[in-house]
Amino acid sequence: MTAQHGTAPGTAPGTAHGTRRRSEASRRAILTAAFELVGEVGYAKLSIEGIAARAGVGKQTIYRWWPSKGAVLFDAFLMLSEGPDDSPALPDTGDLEADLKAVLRATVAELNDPRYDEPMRALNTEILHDPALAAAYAERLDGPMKELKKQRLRSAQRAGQLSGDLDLDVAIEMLWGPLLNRWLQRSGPLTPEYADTVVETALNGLRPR
Amino acid sequence: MTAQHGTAPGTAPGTAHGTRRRSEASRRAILTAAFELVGEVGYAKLSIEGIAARAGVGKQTIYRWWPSKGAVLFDAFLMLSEGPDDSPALPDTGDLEADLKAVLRATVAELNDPRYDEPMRALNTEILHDPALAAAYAERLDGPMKELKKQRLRSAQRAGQLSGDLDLDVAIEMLWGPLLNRWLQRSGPLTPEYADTVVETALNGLRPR
DNA sequence: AAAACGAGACGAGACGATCCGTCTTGACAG
DNA sequence: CTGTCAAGACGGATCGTCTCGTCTCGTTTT
Repeated sequence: MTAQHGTAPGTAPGTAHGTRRRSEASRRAILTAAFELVGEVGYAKLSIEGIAARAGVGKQTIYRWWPSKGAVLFDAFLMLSEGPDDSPALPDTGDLEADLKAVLRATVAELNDPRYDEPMRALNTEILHDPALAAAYAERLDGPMKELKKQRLRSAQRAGQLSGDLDLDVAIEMLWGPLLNRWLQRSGPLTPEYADTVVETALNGLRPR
Repeated sequence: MTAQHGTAPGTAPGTAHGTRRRSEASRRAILTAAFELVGEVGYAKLSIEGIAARAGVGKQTIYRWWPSKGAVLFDAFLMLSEGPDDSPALPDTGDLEADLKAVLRATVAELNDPRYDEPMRALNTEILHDPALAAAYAERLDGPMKELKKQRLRSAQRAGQLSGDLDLDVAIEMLWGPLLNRWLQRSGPLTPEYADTVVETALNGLRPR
């Protein structure tokens, strides 16, 4: 039931024999309000009180079910990502370089989308300071996406387009790491052309060929 | 002078004709207190009041000279990095791979040092949400280090160990991006071995050779 | 089957605590 | 004089806890 990300299950809310009903309406209202609010007022001014007011909910209803502001934010992302069927496998046309460029350009577009920029920055902030939340993120949000990337790379490996003894985790971080870093630290323009250059450079290596 | 990072210079504190003396002792006490406190209580509980109390300083003295908590933190780092002579150029033994491994391993060690972990996470948090601070960081802290890295890579390029048409900014981000990301998001163990693998993979490229 | 009971969750908001950023005071220094 | 300093009072915002009275239901009793 939701992330909770740090608490032991105990008597999981949903099993006991007595009575207990969790309001699904309130849950959705809270997560929606949290996501919208962080986009409007920014991370620094995001408050539990504000979320409760916007959601038309008592503060206790938030404190009862989530251990921290970060956990609420996390569940809000989880709700979004579970909406549509979003595991349609990465493109695999046989042309690895083109496929990677397409995917990285999509990542760039998403990072540049003002609708997601603030919320994602907020989530990253919480992850930055909460190892438990970081673990939940790695497992529930980043993990599935990473698996898709690995599949595409494995396919390329089978086709002989990638070195056979490649560590796929490292490969993924070499492709996406530069993008993420540029976005987080704003260390340079995050353009589709940059994505292309990263792909080309990563594939060919820094050494002359 | 300090960073100020967003304000126009105006009458820079130090030039006016009347009288004005800024207490250097207070300045150092504030920056030291900020750095120590964030390491002790963490970023979430770091407060201006706490910094002032620890530094034995009035709150107004902080508000007078710094526009935000992030700017204080930034100047604290600036003070540290300006202490010793820390631009001794990167090692250049002629063996690019070994030199890069040594430097990346040093980066890993620094990121893993609990003395710097919390403060650096705090600084990154502020950078994440403050473009002006991000620009100051890029210029004053990251910039000089990046220039050293570029020099080493240029030397390698001259020696024919790196592709001639390489974008050095991209090369640097491909080497350090994975490390930074792993540290920020805690997406995996940050070990010296990982640094080695990144160097090897980046140099050789993902494609088979 | 219908009525009564009881366990929780719910919205609302009062509460003391903390920290915000501003403002005032009186001492001190150029 | 003028501007900085340490100290701290001030009103406002938000924190997390706690207490209300209401509600929704599963269980039990009739």
